[in-house]
Amino acid sequence: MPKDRAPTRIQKKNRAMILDAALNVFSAHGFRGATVDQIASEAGLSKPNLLYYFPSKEAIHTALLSGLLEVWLAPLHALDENGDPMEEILAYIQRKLQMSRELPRESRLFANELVQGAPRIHAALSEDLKALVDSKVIILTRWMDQGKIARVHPYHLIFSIWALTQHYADFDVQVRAILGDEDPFEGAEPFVDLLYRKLLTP
Amino acid sequence: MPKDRAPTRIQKKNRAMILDAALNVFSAHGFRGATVDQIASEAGLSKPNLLYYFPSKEAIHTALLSGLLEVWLAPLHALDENGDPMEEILAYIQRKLQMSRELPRESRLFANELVQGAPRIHAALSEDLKALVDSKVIILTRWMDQGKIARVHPYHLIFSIWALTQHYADFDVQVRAILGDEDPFEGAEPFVDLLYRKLLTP
DNA sequence: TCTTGATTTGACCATCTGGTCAAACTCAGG
DNA sequence: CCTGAGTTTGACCAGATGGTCAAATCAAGA
Repeated sequence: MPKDRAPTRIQKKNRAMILDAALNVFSAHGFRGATVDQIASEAGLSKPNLLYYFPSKEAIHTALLSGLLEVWLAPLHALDENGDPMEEILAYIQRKLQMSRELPRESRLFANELVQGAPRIHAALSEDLKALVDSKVIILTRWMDQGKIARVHPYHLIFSIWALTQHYADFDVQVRAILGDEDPFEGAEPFVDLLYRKLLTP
Repeated sequence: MPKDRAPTRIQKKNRAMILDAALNVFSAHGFRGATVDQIASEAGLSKPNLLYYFPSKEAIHTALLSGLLEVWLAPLHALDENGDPMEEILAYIQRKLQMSRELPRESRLFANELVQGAPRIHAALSEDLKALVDSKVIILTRWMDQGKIARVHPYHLIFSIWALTQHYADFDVQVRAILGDEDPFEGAEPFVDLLYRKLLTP
């Protein structure tokens, strides 16, 4: 195991390669379905070498998830209480949709974890995520009180945004099986924009 | 392996117990994450005994999926071109939501399979499912042409219904981590009803 | 160049897992 | 109560998998 001094050039490079390879493998096969050998070979390392940088498969997975949670929640974090309500929400939705498009592996990593009961990130959900959502729900509720947007159940509003946008990353195969060659996001963007505009217009 | 005569009383009972146990285990852990021993013990059988009824783990999974696909698509199948457009669509949504509530294991079984690229049901998606969706899209499009419902991208309309309703089953842990004790479906039902009423009112 | 810590690896291990098999047990019909 | 088909199981196997370790190799500063 590398000492915990300042990481060397090689340590930085290899840790990064491992995490990227792990993201590929975990997002495609889930935690149980991923093998250390697979991650190692995708990272261009031997298995013992990989385990020189991370003590276990579990440790890689944990490092990945906790490193990406921040990225994952950033779009919601950026929802600004001082902006125009409708535009803020629509912009949030566009950011989420763009993440599904550009970071589908990250989306599926979380989807895999959640659909199996989130055994490894349950704490983060009911602490960090809940706190963030609660704080934004306060803002949404105020906007509704002020008549800036229509009154709807604010928690379900957020759930619906997650569901709609992440669907395109998580269930990509299904969407593509039905749409054929058409780019899913081409139609998705105007669709969700219209949907939330109609829902939230007072 | 049981002969393929008429199944005996014991065969019927054990096959059913195995499929129910397999649904529990596969939906909670995915194909790779499930073990034959786990399914066997949940079904109250020894592993060799279980493999007397199904030739392999794969066979159990296939039997489950193909047996449930029909159930899973039934709500969309029931969308009636002769009914009132708005009521038909809202009823379809309620049926889907009810399935998430009453058959969450089934939902997660498919979610697990899809999120990992649907390696075992890809054919069913691009054949049966696509054909069904295409046929219903024709009906939706006609309703839009007739001005009975607002014009939106019909495929994305269907995707959005799947996303919104299945979210409550597939990502149940996340929803509950945020809502606490509140029953998710209590708020979800009026929320989605309002959402699609606003979206589809011409 | 030499030294020392960082890095890499081949060989190995224990456990888990899907699956097999022959022997034993159960049970309904004659 | 026999008998033969249907059912169940303990013991076992081969391959996969997570992880270890001592020895070998490399790299950078003195």
